[in-house]
Amino acid sequence: MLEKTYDSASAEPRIAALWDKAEAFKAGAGAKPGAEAFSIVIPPPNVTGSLHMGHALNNTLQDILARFERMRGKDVLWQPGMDHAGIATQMVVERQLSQKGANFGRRDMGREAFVEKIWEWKAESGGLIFNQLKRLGASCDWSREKFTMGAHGEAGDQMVDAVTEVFVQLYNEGLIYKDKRLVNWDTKFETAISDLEVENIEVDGFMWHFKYPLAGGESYEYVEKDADGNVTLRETRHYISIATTRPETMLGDGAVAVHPSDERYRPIIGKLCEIPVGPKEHRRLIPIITDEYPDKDFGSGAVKITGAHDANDYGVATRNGIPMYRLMDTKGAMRADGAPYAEAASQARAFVAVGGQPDANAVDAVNLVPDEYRGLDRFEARKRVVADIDADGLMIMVENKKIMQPFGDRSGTVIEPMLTDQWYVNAEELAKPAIAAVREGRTKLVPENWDKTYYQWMENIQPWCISRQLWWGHQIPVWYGPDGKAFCAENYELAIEQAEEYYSELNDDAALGEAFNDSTISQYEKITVVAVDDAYGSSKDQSGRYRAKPNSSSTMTGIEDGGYAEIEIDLVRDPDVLDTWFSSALWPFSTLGWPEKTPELARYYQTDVLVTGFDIIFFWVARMMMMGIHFMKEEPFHTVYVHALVRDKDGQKMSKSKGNVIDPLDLIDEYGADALRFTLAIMAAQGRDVKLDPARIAGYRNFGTKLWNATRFAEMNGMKADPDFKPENAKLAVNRWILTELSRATAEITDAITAFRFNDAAGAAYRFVWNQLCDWHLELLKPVFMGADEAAKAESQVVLAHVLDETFKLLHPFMPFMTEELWGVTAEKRKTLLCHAPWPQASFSDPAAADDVNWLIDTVTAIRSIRSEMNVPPATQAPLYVVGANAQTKDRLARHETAIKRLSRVSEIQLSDTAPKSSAQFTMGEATGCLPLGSLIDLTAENARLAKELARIEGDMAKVSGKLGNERFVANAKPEVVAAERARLAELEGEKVNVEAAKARLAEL
RNA sequence: GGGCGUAUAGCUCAGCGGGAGAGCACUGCAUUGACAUUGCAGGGGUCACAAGUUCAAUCCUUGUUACGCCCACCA
Repeated sequence: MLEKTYDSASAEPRIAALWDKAEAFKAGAGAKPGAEAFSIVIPPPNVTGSLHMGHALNNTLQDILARFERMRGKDVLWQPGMDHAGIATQMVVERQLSQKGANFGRRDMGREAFVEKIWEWKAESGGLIFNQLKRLGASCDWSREKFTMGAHGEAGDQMVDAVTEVFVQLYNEGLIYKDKRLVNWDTKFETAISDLEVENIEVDGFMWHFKYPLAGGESYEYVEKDADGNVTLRETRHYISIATTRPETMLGDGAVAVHPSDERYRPIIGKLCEIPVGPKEHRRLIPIITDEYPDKDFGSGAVKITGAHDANDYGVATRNGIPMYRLMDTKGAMRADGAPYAEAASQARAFVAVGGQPDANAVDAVNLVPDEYRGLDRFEARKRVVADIDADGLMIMVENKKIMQPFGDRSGTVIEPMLTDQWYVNAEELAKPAIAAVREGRTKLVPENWDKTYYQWMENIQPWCISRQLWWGHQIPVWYGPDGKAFCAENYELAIEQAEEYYSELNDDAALGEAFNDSTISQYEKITVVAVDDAYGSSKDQSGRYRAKPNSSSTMTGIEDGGYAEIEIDLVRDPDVLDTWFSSALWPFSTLGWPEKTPELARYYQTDVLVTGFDIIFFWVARMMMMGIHFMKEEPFHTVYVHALVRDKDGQKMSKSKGNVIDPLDLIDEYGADALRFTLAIMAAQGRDVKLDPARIAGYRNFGTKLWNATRFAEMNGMKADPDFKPENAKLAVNRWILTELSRATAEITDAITAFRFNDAAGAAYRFVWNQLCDWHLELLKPVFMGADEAAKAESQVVLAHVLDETFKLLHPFMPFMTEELWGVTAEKRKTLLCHAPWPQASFSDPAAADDVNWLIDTVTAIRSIRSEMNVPPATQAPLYVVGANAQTKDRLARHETAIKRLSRVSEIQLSDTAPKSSAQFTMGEATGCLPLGSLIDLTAENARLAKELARIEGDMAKVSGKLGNERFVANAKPEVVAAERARLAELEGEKVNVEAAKARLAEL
């Protein structure tokens, strides 16, 4: 016998162990021979992560699909795994190390030791989330767990091979390349990040207006006109007015630009002006140029151009050959290295004098930062610059201004646009087939309104910056020769081969000389300074020079012609690692064994559905589409189901800072995993965020208890599973009715899950169990079980067992633990676990039985309603008189007599020609039911009740007959609609007659 | 600036071209037998506003208002 309530805390671990032992979720477990494959890859949680509400929703939905398809007999693979999450993980481990003391920074440790520490940490505490997912009931094939960084220490690890293979192939195809561009630089983590990792947030800022004096004290006539061409200002100026929100970048200005049609500045175009910062004797002069970029109507119409620190300026500088000066170091402090200030100034003069191109190599080598600003943090420098200019009297004004400021999504620091060398993927090229795949329906987004978002982003996609100056990640498989020449290969040996081939073919003496110089040692050191500087995390050796550790060396022979009998080539590996999302992009095929041609790859790729939140559509979904199509020649998934965010009950995004985070594990502890899952499923309506109120979870926990107790009731009444049971063989109307309802619910749930309408599926299950099975079927069976009809009793015991079994199955995807538990305890010897039981078929329907029982339900409800409104004490029994019953009603009354008596507390049922005195009356189809309540009846109340009823009927009739009286309605509406309205009118008329008769009878009393 | 979305009961939300729904909350009644994590009954809505399409609009179209999100962005 079942306990009175279900104890999730003790049952869940037991059930989980059962599944574990049976290896119930291994790919293909429980599948029929020759079954169709069904595969899902999990969005790999961060190795640092712990289960949050988003994971709970995401994995609940995946698990519903996995369990559903498994029960439908498919060969299901739900592929689990974790993401190494470059920045996030490195950050966590660094933070932990820093708590140990000052000497535990990653730099103190060195790269190798630090990375080893991360692996150690991963082994100890990483992957916590897997246990949490198991607590949620996730039916992944845990034996296939993958990690985007592969297994530590294994040479030739396949997950690493996949990344290398992809990089090398894309490199050879020209789709990966190195470029010097403006990148988003995170000054906290000292790495480049991609556009997607930047959040633009509006903040309060200032816009300063400064005077840039014309060189040599020159002046011009400044004329400002209004829209009609009337002069509104005319004065002689010695300066040009420049507005900026970032004064500290003035030090790196390369020019001032105005729009070519801007007449105000025509006299001074091509002249020089002075940047009003730095030692007076050394102020740098920059040219005034024209470009389409400046907006005449914004500010003064003149823009300072700082190509190395602003994305728009970068474009202007590139177009016009303006030099770009990188002002800051990797931490965002003003550079403290480089050439003296005067040298930069003269270089700038030279540039202008010859009207020539900037010397690209000189760009980084020159330091334009005057002594007083060196080493200052950029924001400190800003204050100083402003103060200095103000002190010189060159500040015109300062305005308060809302500015959009870029922040790193992980670091929270202000992102600095920085001119650096990075690796890029040509995303534009890869996006083309990925766009076509969705446009041509090979991959469907659900709900489909995400299509537009996808297209919009994909069609405007920018080069994807994939290199990161971190230590935790896949190191880029590129090695540099002594002259900086890049060799991209699967490993060092292959890179060396490439290098040998390259250098041996380079038999031009001069070229070779340039590559190696006379002394390979000195050249090597020189090159490593360029390739590996402090920013990239190499360690300084004791002599203070920068050194990189060569992986190994190779001796090359055979180029004696060049005069070098033997040259030693040391290749230095690119120290950067790849963006985390690079390896995640390969997830649908790397987890299946690619680049090997494994059977799993053949069987489970293309995956069926990806379940994910909209927040990673760009980060992840789009990239998987690109990589999957490029390398597998087939889209990675048939369907992408995009779910919403989980918010708190007030619609706020959950965040630690707001303190409104709900921990799913707490909810599982309190209510059980099933309750949480069911709540998430029933609230997961497409296209709307899930606002989670713990009160709802309690409600759905109660739902589980309801089912539990329904089973308990069945147990008490001798439920009996009959393997040969067929719904068609049931005789009792109540049984045929519940079997019909079961079938209807089965169809509804099946259709809804298939269409990813999880809320509809859960809702249908809820209504079936609570409102049909418990509220009515069990209540209607009570008289049967208490009665003397042994055949009816026996049938009901079998039907009940069957209905419950099917219900367990229908609910299993949503509430796997409790249903598995109930399945296990309700029969002596189950051949299979519930999770491998066949999904119910919706094959039975008996409309006549449905009508019959629905009539009974209506009758009971009507009587209860009257009793309640008349305040009849529950203990009081009253007889029921039925007036004007036809043959069918008489039959029904006879068959359901016991049920009616019991459920509506009626003492006896009598057919009658007239209504007895002092009775409340209600409609029973063509007949009228009368409850002679004698002194209990409140004539006034009953009269009012009937009047209200009549008003409702008449109101409805007016509406319906209005419609039917409208010729155009009859002519234009669909025939079945017209017919339905006619039938409804007839029904209402019948009711009206009954109610009027009842009123009349009441009046006679 | 571009795109997406939302507005239905006190709250959280389904629904959607032909009779306004659920859960929670609220009110009344019920406590020996599946279940108080319960049962029965009930109150509560100009379906944001306006115009249009239609025989018919909560639903479709357009506009307005309010709120939310994503992308881009003027120094």
